[in-house]
Amino acid sequence: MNEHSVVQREARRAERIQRRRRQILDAAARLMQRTGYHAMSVQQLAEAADVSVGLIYQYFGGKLELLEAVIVDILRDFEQTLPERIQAEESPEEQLAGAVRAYCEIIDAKREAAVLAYRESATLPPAGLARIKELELRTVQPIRQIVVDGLARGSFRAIDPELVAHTVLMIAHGWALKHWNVGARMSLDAYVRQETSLLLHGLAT
Amino acid sequence: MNEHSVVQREARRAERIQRRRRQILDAAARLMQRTGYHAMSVQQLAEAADVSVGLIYQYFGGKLELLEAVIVDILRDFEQTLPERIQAEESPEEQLAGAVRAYCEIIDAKREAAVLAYRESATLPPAGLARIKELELRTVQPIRQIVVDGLARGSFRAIDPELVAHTVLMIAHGWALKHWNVGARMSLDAYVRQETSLLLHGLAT
Amino acid sequence: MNEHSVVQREARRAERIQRRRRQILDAAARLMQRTGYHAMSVQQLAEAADVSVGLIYQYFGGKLELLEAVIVDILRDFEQTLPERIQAEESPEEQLAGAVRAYCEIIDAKREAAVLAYRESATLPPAGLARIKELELRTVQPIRQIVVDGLARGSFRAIDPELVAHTVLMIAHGWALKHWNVGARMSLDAYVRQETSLLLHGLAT
Amino acid sequence: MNEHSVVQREARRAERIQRRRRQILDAAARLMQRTGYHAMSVQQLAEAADVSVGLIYQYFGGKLELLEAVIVDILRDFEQTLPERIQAEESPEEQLAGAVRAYCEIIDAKREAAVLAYRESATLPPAGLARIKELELRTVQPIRQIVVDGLARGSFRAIDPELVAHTVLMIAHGWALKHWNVGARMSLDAYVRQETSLLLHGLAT
DNA sequence: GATGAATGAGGTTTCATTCAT
DNA sequence: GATGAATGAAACCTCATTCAT
Repeated sequence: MNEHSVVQREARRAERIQRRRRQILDAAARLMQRTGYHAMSVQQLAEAADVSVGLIYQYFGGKLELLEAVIVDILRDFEQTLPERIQAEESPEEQLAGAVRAYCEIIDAKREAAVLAYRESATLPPAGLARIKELELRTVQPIRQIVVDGLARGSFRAIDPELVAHTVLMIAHGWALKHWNVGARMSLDAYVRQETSLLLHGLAT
Repeated sequence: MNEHSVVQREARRAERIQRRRRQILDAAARLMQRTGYHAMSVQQLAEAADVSVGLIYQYFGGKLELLEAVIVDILRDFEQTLPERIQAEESPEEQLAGAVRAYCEIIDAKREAAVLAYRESATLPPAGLARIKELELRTVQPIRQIVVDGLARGSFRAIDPELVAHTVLMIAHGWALKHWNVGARMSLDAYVRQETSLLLHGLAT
Repeated sequence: MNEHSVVQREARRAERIQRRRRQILDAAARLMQRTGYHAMSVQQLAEAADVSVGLIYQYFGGKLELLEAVIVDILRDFEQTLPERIQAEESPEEQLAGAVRAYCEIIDAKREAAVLAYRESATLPPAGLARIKELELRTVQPIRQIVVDGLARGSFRAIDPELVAHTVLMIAHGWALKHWNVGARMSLDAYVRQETSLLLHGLAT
Repeated sequence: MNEHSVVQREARRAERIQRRRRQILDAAARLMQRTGYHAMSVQQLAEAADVSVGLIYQYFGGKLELLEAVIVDILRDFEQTLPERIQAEESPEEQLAGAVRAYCEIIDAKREAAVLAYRESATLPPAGLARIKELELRTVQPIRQIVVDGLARGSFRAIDPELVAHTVLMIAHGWALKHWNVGARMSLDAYVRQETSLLLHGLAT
């Protein structure tokens, strides 16, 4: 038995599994964003993903597990993209302003996905919901850290960093959740500038 | 035929219809808040409301119409309760602080209902969704007005009143949407005080 | 409110439920006997019973529950018919001979049903299986009693009545289980006469 | 081309085929006895037999053919083991007693298998069922022969040998079919002794 | 010779809605 | 005005079988 080829075959297998999961996951996200979790039938998904119904059940335990995978996929993307856009060398104010902009832009790029996470999280079983919450907490950690650092350097007046992190979260999510209203009244840039101004003035010593 | 009694009979009929609708609506709101729209079956609702399945269809056109009625009922309550708690004689700052507190307290009292409106609005057909949006816009009008007045009186620095109204809305809704996090870290009073402080500093000239 | 009519309505309701259950049960027994439990689809059953699929689920919890009901129905019939045919005034030998004949004739009349109970009992969940076993034990009690009485009166030589009851059971069931063989070689009457002769000689003092 | 090696290769091939069939058959028998034919999936079987799903279809035509092979395997074992334990030099009574004991012990050693044959035979297509029946007839031939010989030697009173063979069969099968009852009340030895006593007294001149 | 990914028909079950009473 | 038995379309999911590798 050739050990090299076994390793190689395993690698190919893992890669094929990833490709299939991605294929299904992307179609599922698309459908769910358009019509919601309940309105998407597995039959429909199979057609949209161009696979058979049975195959979906080989890669995911069931429809609910699929929902969880979709939401986790979305939130993981947010969690990974946000830190990349925070620059260490800047002042706390600049960092916070940058984080608000980054978060809003990230959300704006996947508005429907962000809204989906809101709509359907409650559909998940407790274990899945817990994972989602954990993921969201991790996502806003960098923002919380900026505030903690800013407080230490005396850049901000005394305030609970947790609350600021929550507020920034709601600024970003608010853009997605109320896009039908604010999105119709102003550009993303205007939104970010004004919310940032409000927040930084609010935090100023 | 006695005209008086006809009127009287009509009144009684209208009242009975109202009572029945209320009976069904309350049970529906309770069930939907607990399990979501899709997980609630009409059979279940009939049992919870202590009426027959058929009767539900005499008072509501179908399950979707029932969902709309529930959400409208919730939002109408918000819309009507908020203005009652804004005092005309106060300063704009005091008015805004009061409005934030009032809105948060109102939402807190019906947290599950507020979350339901988020979860299930997208399930509605476009016409229903439009009514919901219109209702929410009306709800935040008083807040927008406070800002407009405050700007006129020079109490606040130049800022889009619409954006402030949106921000206050997200402060209140954020308490419900992220209650699993902020609700676990602080009291409603602490939340309101800190968010108000942040907002008023942010608006201060 | 008329109490009389309420009672009457309840009675009619109970009667209608019984009729429906019977209608479904009979069709299910027919199909299962022909093709077995697994080969019978609920769709098929609905057609055979001339009801909708949904209605089956209003009267029975599921397909398995239906299987249990069918088997219980069969065994209950055996349990109730057998005692009717045992005459108290006869001698123990005559009673036993009569019981063997009666049991074989009862089984012969519902051979397919008896075989079904064998085939599909193991498909039942433990609780259902336990009920089936209990029912069968009750069925052979009269036979065991005949032996106990015969022993007391010195009609039979010393032998475990339980074993005799089991043996009689296997004589009767054997007619159904191996009907493809014994049924092809002899009449029911010949079978009963010979098995009875063998048994009574075996028990003789 | 070397003829010797061709023969040798053929032999090795046949042996490998036998080994594979056995490997699959044993796993199938185990699974079917535990859960029944329908509850066993081919995927499950592949895992239990430690082969791929595809291989099963190279050695057996399908799931039904596999069932037939399992049952035939069981019955063939009975058919072959029983004659080995009948001693020619004994008296007909001793031979019959020995045969009852042998049959019961053989069945007892593979009780689950014996029950499986009952449960699932009807699942087979007519051709398979016929083979099963033929096999069972062959199995009880030795017993029938003992009775024929005993009748010729005047050891037994006039009785249909076919019926006696059937009765012995039911004694042995009865131990497996009703093991939940008789197995709980007495040992195999006690069962055999009593049934034998009953039978021999019944046959005595 | 052996694998296991892929298929899709067919299974059981639920539930919004209707309508005769 | 009120009931709830009845319907049946449509959902999710399983699994025997195939076939490219």
